[in-house]
Amino acid sequence: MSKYYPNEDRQLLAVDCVIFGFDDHELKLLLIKRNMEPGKGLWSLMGGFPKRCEGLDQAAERVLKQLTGLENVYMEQLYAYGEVDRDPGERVVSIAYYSLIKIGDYDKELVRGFDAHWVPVSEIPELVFDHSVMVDKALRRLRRRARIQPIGFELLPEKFSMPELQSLYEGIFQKELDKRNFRKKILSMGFLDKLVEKDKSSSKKGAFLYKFNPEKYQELLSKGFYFSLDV
Amino acid sequence: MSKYYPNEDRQLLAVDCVIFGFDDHELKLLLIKRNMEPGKGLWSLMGGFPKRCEGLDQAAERVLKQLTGLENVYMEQLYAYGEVDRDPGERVVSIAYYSLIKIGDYDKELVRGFDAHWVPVSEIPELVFDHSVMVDKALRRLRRRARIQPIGFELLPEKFSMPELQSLYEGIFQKELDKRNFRKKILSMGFLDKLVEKDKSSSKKGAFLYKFNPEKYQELLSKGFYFSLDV
DNA sequence: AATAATAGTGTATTTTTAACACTTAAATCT
DNA sequence: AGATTTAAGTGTTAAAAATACACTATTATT
Repeated sequence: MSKYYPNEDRQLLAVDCVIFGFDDHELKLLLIKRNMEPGKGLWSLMGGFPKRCEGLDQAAERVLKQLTGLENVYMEQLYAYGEVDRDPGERVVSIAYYSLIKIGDYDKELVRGFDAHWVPVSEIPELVFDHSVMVDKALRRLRRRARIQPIGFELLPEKFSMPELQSLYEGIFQKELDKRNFRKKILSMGFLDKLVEKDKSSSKKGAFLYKFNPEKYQELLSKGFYFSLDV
Repeated sequence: MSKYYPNEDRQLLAVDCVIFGFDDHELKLLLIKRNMEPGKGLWSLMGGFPKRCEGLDQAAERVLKQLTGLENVYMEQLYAYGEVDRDPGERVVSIAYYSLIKIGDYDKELVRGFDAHWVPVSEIPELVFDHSVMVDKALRRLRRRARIQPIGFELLPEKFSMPELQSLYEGIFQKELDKRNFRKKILSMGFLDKLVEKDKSSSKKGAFLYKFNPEKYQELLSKGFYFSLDV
């Protein structure tokens, strides 16, 4: 034991990941069937235990990579859950993270191995421990963030059409938006590059594709610009 | 050790409290001189170690009470800090909280005992470990929260005048506000009760006192009202 | 050539925000 | 008693932002 703090309790830590994706006009969550006791077989968030020599963020990234194969994706710490009895197995303090991934990028093999499934946020089953509370908080955080930061693009392919983008925000905010006002607002911000290509997968006419331009966004930020979508 | 999770590291947990007060037209922070190694004698947030049988919120409340004697005050979890080397004594994951107290309510004896001092946020000294990072995050969180929730009242006495309230928000947002627009906005929300008493401490004319009415606020919330101050 | 399906566009109205200066009340001073 | 000082209190106007709303354009399919 350490020469400082010799008399304090050492406790078990966990990280749990709320993983969001967007597909088929719906916001979805990647859930697994828990493969250990307590709670074996129940729906659960993907989680893990930070090592003594591992930062929390690092642990969360490791856990995300374990399930999806992905690195360097949007990830934010959500909240630390520390009720004494939240895990019936032992007192475990869990630090929850949420991440936004481009659905389609993840490693299908890995996901199958963990018996994981994409579930629309409108149909989330009962989850083990306090994971439902985490999901609820993650959803509310995502909605708040999406109003003030351009994080929607983390959930879309690099190239996306205006109708796709609008549909994403409608999924996040659970609200229909006016397409003229939406286009006007988002394009007036000036960080989207319009491409010459069209996406013809969902209409005969085809919709022009756009790309988020991070340099332009940074440039705007440095000039005092604030992203804001009012829904 | 437990029958579940037998092979995982148990680690040291801490809670640290960013304690805000408002006085003399300034937002202030209650800081202590750390009384143990490592970092003995340095400026620090008040902290403590959650027991195995104690929830995180509970631990934070205990720590706050230890220093201020106060209970049932506004307190919110801020963030979990988990860099491996953040505390040179040992790997410690610290969950930071921030609280808003009515300055003047705290227990002067206790505070003297801990060698604690109220420091204006504009003059915060260098702090031990990553406590400056915590303070910075707390300030930004407070500013964000104060725009969308009526938490300013937690920092004022029960009865306060309009100029006091405005001065508080100016202190939080670090920005001068127009008094006519401020009054109009805040009074139009409809959750303040105007009293017949006046506060004559800062002018000959005296300023009418107001009280925050939580019932009216709840009533408004249930009708779909959203608090919002644009600064 | 007609049809069907989604993409794309502009304007008028309402609401919200921002800017701005004088009057009022009461204690203090002469 | 009257003048002075100090902060409290009050409304209006102009600008900007948000909202509501309906038709045309493109192209694959029949």
